Amino acid sequence: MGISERKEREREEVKDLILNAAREIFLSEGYENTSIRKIASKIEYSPGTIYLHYKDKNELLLALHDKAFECKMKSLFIDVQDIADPLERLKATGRSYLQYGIDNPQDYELMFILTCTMDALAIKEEFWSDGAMAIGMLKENVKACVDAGYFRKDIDLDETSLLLWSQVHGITSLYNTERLNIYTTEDKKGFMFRTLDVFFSIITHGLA
Amino acid sequence: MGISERKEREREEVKDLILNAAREIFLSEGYENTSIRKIASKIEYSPGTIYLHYKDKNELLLALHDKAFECKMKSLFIDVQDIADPLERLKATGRSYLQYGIDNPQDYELMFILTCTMDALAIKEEFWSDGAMAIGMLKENVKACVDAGYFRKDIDLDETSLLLWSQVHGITSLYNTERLNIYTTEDKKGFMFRTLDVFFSIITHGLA
DNA sequence: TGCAATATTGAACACTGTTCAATATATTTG
DNA sequence: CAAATATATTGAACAGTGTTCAATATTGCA
Repeated sequence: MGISERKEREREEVKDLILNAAREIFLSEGYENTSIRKIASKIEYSPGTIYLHYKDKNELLLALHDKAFECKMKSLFIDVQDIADPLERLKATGRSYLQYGIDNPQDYELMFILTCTMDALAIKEEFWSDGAMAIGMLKENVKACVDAGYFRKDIDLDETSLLLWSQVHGITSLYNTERLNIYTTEDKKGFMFRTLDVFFSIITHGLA
Repeated sequence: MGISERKEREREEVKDLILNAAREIFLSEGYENTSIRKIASKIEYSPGTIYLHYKDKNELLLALHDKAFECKMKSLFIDVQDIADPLERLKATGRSYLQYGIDNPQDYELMFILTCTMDALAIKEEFWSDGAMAIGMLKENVKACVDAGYFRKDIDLDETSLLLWSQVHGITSLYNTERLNIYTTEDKKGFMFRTLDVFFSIITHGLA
């Protein structure tokens, strides 16, 4: 039964074709300007065809979200695993997160800001496993900092991970949504990284 | 010339009528579902009428943003001015900000997440004065903490204000965009406020 | 070749923001 | 008061949106 296998492969190819076209438009034109009709015309298919592979637009955006996470996970948590010192590894992860967020604002929006992705997950009754995995790795890193004596033994892993995550997310999202323009600093990016360093300096003093 | 004054007043009344209808729909149905036609039909006017008072939808949303800020400024920064101790005042402001953000997610989105408001400001070549004022007050509070000996004298006011702002903004926005669902904690709100308290405890140790 | 299964289409539906000539109302002038 | 002017308001039209579904085209198998 090689035919049904080929059919399945062809289906998957079209699905990928849609996803890649969607990603191109999404990255160059942003969330608001990514329409089903634009995607369809880019790959020379009818708009209806997209609905044969994705239930609705949110599910397609969730697929883009997954792809973004796939890339990010690799470049973010995997690459810094080489750093032996847990505190330095934690700092490197934070800086990497911020850098990724400001370099890829559209992807970042999909991963951590837009709710359409969470809506798509809720309808499928699925868990936000990508986010959970990222936070899981962060918590492991915090735990390693505790074990190495950098942080107190009685800190709460959940609270501490949220503290770290929300700090870098806060800086990243305020920058991406143009809220930092009220600061007169010429070099906004340098300003953000310096602020992040202030944060790192206070957690070593405060949590030690 | 009482007639032109009355005309001006009537114009302002219609403009307010539009704004209030827009606010009602915006608060109950959210950003995505607030359409010009819905607003128009609610006040029994034609869609075209709205464009006689607001250049486009972004300008109308900016007006909603302004209204939200007006209310927030009062309830947030003014109310806590009674607290004499600058550090306690700072903590109260942070908790108040978080509470406001989770109680008024739509308004919060308009004020600190959506870019349509910043776009509207950019076109009018205006500054984000509401944001600048809020941060100005935050910086004054930080300065008072320095003067009172809570924080070191050599800290940077810009960096420290961003540190504080992005921390509370990070927690607020992650909650509002449903990203905190990966934490198994039953009481999410308590979890956020506890995390904020961890932050306050580390800044007093670290910045002192 | 004929029949069944699958794939694809594109028109249709109910929306969206925005514009603008036509119309209605109100004010001023002769 | 009537005519002319100025202002206010309309609603159809335009180009777009997500989504559905009967009709059509393509493919696989007997």
